[in-house]
Parts: sequence; structure tokens; C-alpha cells
Amino acid sequence: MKRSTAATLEDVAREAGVSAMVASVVLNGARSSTRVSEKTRARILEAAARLHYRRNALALGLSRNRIDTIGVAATIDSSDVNLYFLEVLNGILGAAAEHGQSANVFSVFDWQRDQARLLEFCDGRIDGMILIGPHLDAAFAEALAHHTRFVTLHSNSALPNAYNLDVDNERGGYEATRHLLEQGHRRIAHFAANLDLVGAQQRLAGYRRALEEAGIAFEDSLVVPGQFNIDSGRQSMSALLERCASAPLPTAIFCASDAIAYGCMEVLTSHGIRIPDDISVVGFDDTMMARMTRPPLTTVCQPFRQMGRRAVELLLSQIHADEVPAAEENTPSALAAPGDDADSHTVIFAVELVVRESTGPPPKQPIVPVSLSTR
Amino acid sequence: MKRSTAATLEDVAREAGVSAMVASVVLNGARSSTRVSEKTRARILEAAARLHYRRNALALGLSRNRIDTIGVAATIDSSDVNLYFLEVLNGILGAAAEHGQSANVFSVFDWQRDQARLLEFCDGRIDGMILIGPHLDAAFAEALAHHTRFVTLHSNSALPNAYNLDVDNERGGYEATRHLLEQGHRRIAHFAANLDLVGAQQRLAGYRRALEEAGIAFEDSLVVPGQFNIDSGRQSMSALLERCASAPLPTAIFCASDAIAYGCMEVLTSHGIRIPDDISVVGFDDTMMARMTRPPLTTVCQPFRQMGRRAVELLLSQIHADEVPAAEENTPSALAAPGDDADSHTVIFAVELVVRESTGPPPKQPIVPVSLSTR
DNA sequence: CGCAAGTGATTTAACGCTAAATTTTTATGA
DNA sequence: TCATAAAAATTTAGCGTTAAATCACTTGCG
Repeated sequence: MKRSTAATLEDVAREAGVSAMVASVVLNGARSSTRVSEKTRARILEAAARLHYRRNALALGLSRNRIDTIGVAATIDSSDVNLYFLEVLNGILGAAAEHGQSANVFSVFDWQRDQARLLEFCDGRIDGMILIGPHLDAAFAEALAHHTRFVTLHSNSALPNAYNLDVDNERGGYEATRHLLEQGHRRIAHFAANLDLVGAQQRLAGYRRALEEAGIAFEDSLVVPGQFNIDSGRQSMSALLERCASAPLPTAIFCASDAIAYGCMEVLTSHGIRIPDDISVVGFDDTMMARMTRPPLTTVCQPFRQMGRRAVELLLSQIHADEVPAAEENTPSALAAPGDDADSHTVIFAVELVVRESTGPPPKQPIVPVSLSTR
Repeated sequence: MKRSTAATLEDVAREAGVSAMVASVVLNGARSSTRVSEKTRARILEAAARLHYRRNALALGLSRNRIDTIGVAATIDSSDVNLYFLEVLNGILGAAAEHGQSANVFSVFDWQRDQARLLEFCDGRIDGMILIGPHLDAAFAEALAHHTRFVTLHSNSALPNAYNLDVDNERGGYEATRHLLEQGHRRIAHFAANLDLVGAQQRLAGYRRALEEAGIAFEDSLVVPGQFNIDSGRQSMSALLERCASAPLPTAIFCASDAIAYGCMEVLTSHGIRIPDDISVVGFDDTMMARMTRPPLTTVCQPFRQMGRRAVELLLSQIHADEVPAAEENTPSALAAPGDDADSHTVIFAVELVVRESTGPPPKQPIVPVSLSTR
């Protein structure tokens, strides 16, 4: 039996010999002045069970102007870069379920080209949207705001008229580098990601600040830009080895992501360089990848799950605020983080350094690549 | 401007000085006997643009009894076991977008306990459902069929009244083992997953068949059961090393998943055992993990992406078949795979062995664990 | 006995859209 | 000039639900 024959409220009511409204009150708890006798209630429940009745969400949504579904837009390829998406999605779906929301996932291939598709998506089937890692401009944000409420997460630029959730990248870079300094390292390289991305810039800035605070001159040659993926980590490490062919290597490397660190460690290991004995490595993200390296990776933990949860909560608070226009005016301000401007609210999550086994004190004698073959 | 003020068709029509129906024809292409003059069309389009009109999907869905959204139910944790989910989701979202469908993702924590939640989900907000890796019984399948159409993927048991997509696990196990045999290996271990799962059973069966075909006696002690994750691979390998403490190790290991292979290789490497020189390792799945091991993993490729796509297509074919009841009766049979029984259609996808660098000919002298410390 | 107060239901309208039927307007030809 | 077809638009009704208003009985009480 397919659902082409799904029973409606009216079917149930007819079966029970009552009007649809009574059935609505009994089955769906419609709050109405209507009182229902126990006898009638029982008959309706029985009829509903027999007919496998289930309230139609579209009809409800149409009349309530709310479908209890949130949209999630993200780039979903299966590359190692997007591992973090699983973690965020986890948080989103968990929180959504707790709040009785379902989640409609929209796969973005290119944030610029897919803008139109994204707008079409806002046709009533979602109550709001969470944009993960978008590269969008203010003009689009305005267009989007005409059609739905939204919250961004890891956005490359804070969009106006929306909550923007991000992690304290600068602090993360700082903490990671600080940790290495405290271990005694003085020559620390940084494998950056694409420096067009503000997240990558901020991590670099944190690295720089830590060095400067420690009175260590920033060396341009110790920063290798790249991408957020494993392959980039391999390339950066190979490049560094080449660059330092007959000079001593830095004794520690702060990588802008776990994936970069993964590739970096792979190359180090294949050259017989021991971690952390010869070189210490720190990552960023704390995805499952950090538990896949040997030794396990010291890294900067982003609270992905919690960020996903919070994104849902902020979105729902916006939705509810719109429903009850003149309601509690304190909710938004309670949610707003310090540093808000008028229309844009930025929520920054704290990072936490997770020390595992890829970092330790520097070796007495830094590694020199030319000596490797003889080891 | 939030969407509490979303313009309706009537708003646009009023603005353009026409009836809602004309606007419907112009803006949404409603196929009706109505012809529209160019002048009117232009006025309507202009008004729609000014008001940022977008057709409400719920209203359309309500009257069409179709919302163009498919449900996807899966266990979505961020453990290494669920990497394959990203690949499948990729295929699903790609195909869905091509067919003008959106996807509502439902996170299952426990297939037994969440049955009720899963049923509630079928309230009109989805047209059908793809169940990924479910452990469901026939009773539930019947209940579910009352409310929606569905397709299962990697189901532990083929559910009646539904297409069940899976990969040829037995063949995969056979091919993997065959490859090792062809390299010259005679003592091949198998790190199985949870043998309560039919997929795991079938992979074991394929391994067994290959051995028997080659005239090699099946040795129970060479099969180590476990789970589908990295940790299990570590444990299985450690167990095997212990078991063979002073006896020669097998020269090759067929692992029931890439994750198991990952853990297995990690332990081998940490003991200084070289891959593939001392021991060859084969995995199963070909997720991105197979490209993360050093050396890259020889593995059995499951066409996840394609399976996801096909799941969408089969689901849509069911949905469309239900819409046009007495329509082309050939479509279902054309889609059905051989070996169908009346109500259950099983679609088996071919696997493909991907040879990378973790396999090679056996060593002259098999490794004996006690000798390891002296290497 | 008549009437207010309660109890237990029903009816109406609206949410935004479109198929089908119907009406109005315009153009065409004898 | 007037029927007549063709073109252009409108009206009606219904998808499944619920809020709000209304209606029909009991009951109790002065």
C-alpha cells in the first residue's frame, strides 16, 4: 500500500462519525475551544490507528507558514578537506532533532554559480538556512534575506543581516605556536592554507603574534602557503625539505589544518624523520584525522558539534522571533556576542589546544636533510 | 526583510491588475487552457520581480501531493566507519539535484529505537526515502510502506516491497583473495567485521571460495572477527601477532574494510614490518582512506556514488509510477534485476579491485614476530 | 418555567497554489 | 451588421489542516 492512499483527517473523522475538527483536536492537539468526551476521543483514536493516519506536514505548514525544517547548504564532496562537514552536520542534526526540526541538505558545488539555485531553495520548504563555509557577498546576502532567514558558519566574510559563527582562528594559531614555544622550539615553520581565506590569514596572524611576543623574528621563508588538504601538506613538506636541503630544518611545524599535518607527517616519516623526536607537528581542527596519524596529532580543537548545535539554536531563535513579532526583546541581545554591529552578529567560539603525541621538546641537533640518507 | 512578508501569487496578480490564475500561468508555467498576451505577461513578470515573488512549495506540494523532496535516513556519526556515507550522500545529492529534488536528511542513532521517529518523518514532507545501512525487520518495512515508498542501500536484510541496493560482497571477497593468490600468496589471513552482518559474512564467504578454488585449506585461526573500524583493525593485527608469536605470520591479509586495513597497517608499520615486502594488505570500500595509507591501499572499490545515484533513480521511478497508476508497465521490469521475487527487488552492484601499492609477491621468508626486535 | 453557564460538538474561512470550467473580450468573415 | 470563432482572462473548487466563531444540547438554579 503506497501513500497515494494516505488517510486524511477527514477520512478518520468520517470513520469515527465526527467532524474533522474534533479529530484534529484529538489527534494533533489543535488548541481550540473544543472539548472532547472520552467516548468520542476513543473512537477517533481507534479509527486513526486503523487507517494509519498521519498528519500531513504540508497542509500544516501551509497554514502555519512554518514547516519545521531547516536548510543546510554546504560543499559536500568526499575529499579529505570536507571531513569537518560530517562533524558539523552531526551537531546540526542532533540539535535539529531535539527541537523537532528536520534538515534539508543542499549541496553546493560553487558558491558563486549556485547562488540562483540556493535562492530557489527558499520556497517555503525550509524555515531558515545554515550556510557552511560560504564565499558570498553582501549583495547576495540581501537577496537571500528577502526569502529566508539564515546563519553562516565558517563564512569567509561575515554577511550582514545574519549571525555569523566562526572559531577564534587567530587565537588557535597563537595557542598552537605558544605550545611549541613553551616546549623550547625557536624555529617554527607554518604550513598555511590558501591565504585568500580569512581563516587562513587569521591562523597565520596568531602564529606571528606568538613569535613576536616571544621575541622571535618572523621569517618569511618559514611560511609555506598551500591548501587545506593532505596533498598540500605533502607538497609543503617536500618544498621545505628542498628549501633547507643543506641547512637545518625548523624543529617544529604548525599546520593550518589536520589534513595538512597529515600530509606533512607522511613525508617526514617516509624520510625517516621521527615525530616528535626530530620535529614536532601541530595541526588545526581536531577531526578524526588527528586520531589517525601516528603518533596522534597535537591539534587545535574546533568545537564543530557545538557550533552546529548553536547554529540551529540561533536560527530557531530568529524564526521564533519573527513568528511572535512584539515578543521578548531580550532574547536576541542575550544571544548576541560582544562586538556586534547593528545588523550583523558574529559569534566566535573558543578553541582548545589538544596535546597528543606529535609534539615534544626540540632535538639537541636540528635535522639537516642532506644527512638523511646516512641515518 | 524577513520572509514573514513573502509575496504570494495573489499579491503579484493584484500588483499587475490581473487574476491569480494568469500570474500562475506566466510565473509557474501552470499548464492550463489559459493564453496570455505579451503585454500582460510583461506586467506580471515585472510585478513579480519587484515583489521578489517565489512560488510556495508547500502550497504546490499540497495540491500536487508531491513535494519533490526525498528523505535520506542514515547513521551519521563522525567516526571513521561512516566515511562511506559522505560518498553515498554525494551521489544522492548530485542525482537529486539533477532531478529537481531536494534531500531531507534524517539522522538515525539506533535503527530499532528510532523506528517511530522514522515513521513520523513520513508526513508528506518527503516523497520517498532512502535508507542507508539499516537493520530493520519485515514488520517495520510493512509499517513504513503504509506511509511512504522507500529504497534500501546496504541493508542488512532485504526488505520486502522495496528495492534493495547492495554491492557484490561475496565477489569482492573473492576478487581480493584471488589477487593475493595470483601474487603467489598461500597463507592469507582475513580480518573480518562483525559476522552478524550479512555483508561481513559474504566477504568472508568470498575469501573462503577463493581459497578452496585454489586448493588451500581454510584455516579458522587465520580469520579474526571484529568491527568495521580502524581500532578493530589495530586489535586484530595485534591479536594475530600475539597468536603467531613464534610462528610465521601469514604473508597477506584481506581486511573487510579500508578502516580495518588502516589499523592493521598502522600496527604492522609500527613493528617495522614492511608493506608489501613482508606482508601484503588488501582493503574493502575504496573510500578516501585507501589513499591515505602509506603505501596506498589495494582495495575493493564499491561504487558508492553510483549506488547513491541509482537509489535516487529507483525511488523516483517508484514515485512516478504511483502518480500515473496505469502507466507504462515496462519501467519497473526494466529496472528489476534478475533474481527478483515478487515484491522485493535486489540490485547488486559490481565491485572492482583497485590495485595500488600495498600488495605484492610474498617474501621468500615469512616474518616471525619473535625476530622483530632484532631487525 | 425560563435562562445563564457549561459541555461537546460543527461550520466557516484561510493558508497559496493550480486544473477545469466558465466568462468576457477581441478579431474575423459573410 | 451580426453571428462566431479565437483569444484572454476570470471563477470555482479543492489539496489537508487549524483558529475562531457558531451551534446544540444539558444542567442547575432562582
